[in-house]
Amino acid sequence: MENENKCPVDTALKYLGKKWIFQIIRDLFLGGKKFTDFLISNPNLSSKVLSERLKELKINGLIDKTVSNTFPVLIEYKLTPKGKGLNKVIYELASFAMKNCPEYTEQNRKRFFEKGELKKNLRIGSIN
Amino acid sequence: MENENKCPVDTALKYLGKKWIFQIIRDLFLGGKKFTDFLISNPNLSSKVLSERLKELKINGLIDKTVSNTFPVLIEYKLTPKGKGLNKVIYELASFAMKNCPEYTEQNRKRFFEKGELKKNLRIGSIN
DNA sequence: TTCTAAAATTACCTTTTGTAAGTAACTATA
DNA sequence: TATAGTTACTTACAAAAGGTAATTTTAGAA
Repeated sequence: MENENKCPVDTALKYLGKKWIFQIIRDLFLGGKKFTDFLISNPNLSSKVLSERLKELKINGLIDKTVSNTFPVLIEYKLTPKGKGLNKVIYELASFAMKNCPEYTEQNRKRFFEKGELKKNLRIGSIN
Repeated sequence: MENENKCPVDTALKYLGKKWIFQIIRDLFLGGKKFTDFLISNPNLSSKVLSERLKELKINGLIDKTVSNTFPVLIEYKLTPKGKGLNKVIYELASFAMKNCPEYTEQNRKRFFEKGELKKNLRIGSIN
């Protein structure tokens, strides 16, 4: 129990602090994904790092991996219930950006915070 | 407007994605902090990286820096309103850890989610 | 057996982060 | 005036993490 007295923010970051983790989880909130899906939706993510992250996420119980015996073999990654527990973290990250980052306009903000907008967009909160 | 069509999670991580950023901001939610305060509360954070992060956070408008002409010179870092906009992100990170990470017990969870517990603790959600 | 397609790994290189020592600006004390 | 002390950084160097491109693995198909 060496971490019992640590701030839970530190504990969360122990599992989530590496590069690409949040983007991988964000992608998984839109449904099961295969290896190349992540590479397509994250142009600067390499297969080397993706492979490492998927392994870590599986070990930490945030994702599941299923292998089908089709051709070509389909390997699908999905969030576990524990992984789905990150929905609010992901939403608040998006929300922070929409409210505070110069990349977005008033119009963007309005659309984002309209009810249902979150689910209508393929990527969480994306602006088309 | 090259980022107008990007997912706001990516945009948020553009400003928040580097190591130690969340810990620095978490510390600042407890009030103004000076340089060494961060080093004390984060034992593995080096002055080199801290200096870099504080500079970036200032450039991005998340923190303010004030210099007093006392002895010894006191330099204080504070969250801007924009920086304070991260309160929910930080809370949800802590909440995720308390609910899902093996570091915490049922007793920890109960105390964390009791009303007011968040503010009573010096570090957000810390267990003593 | 050879081909195909997706997943994953490897060797090599670049960037980021860590370590330990040093500098700058200023005051207090001798 | 000299020296030691305090805080906030900065620097040179080493280690770790991440990026790139090519290669290998896997498993069914032809």
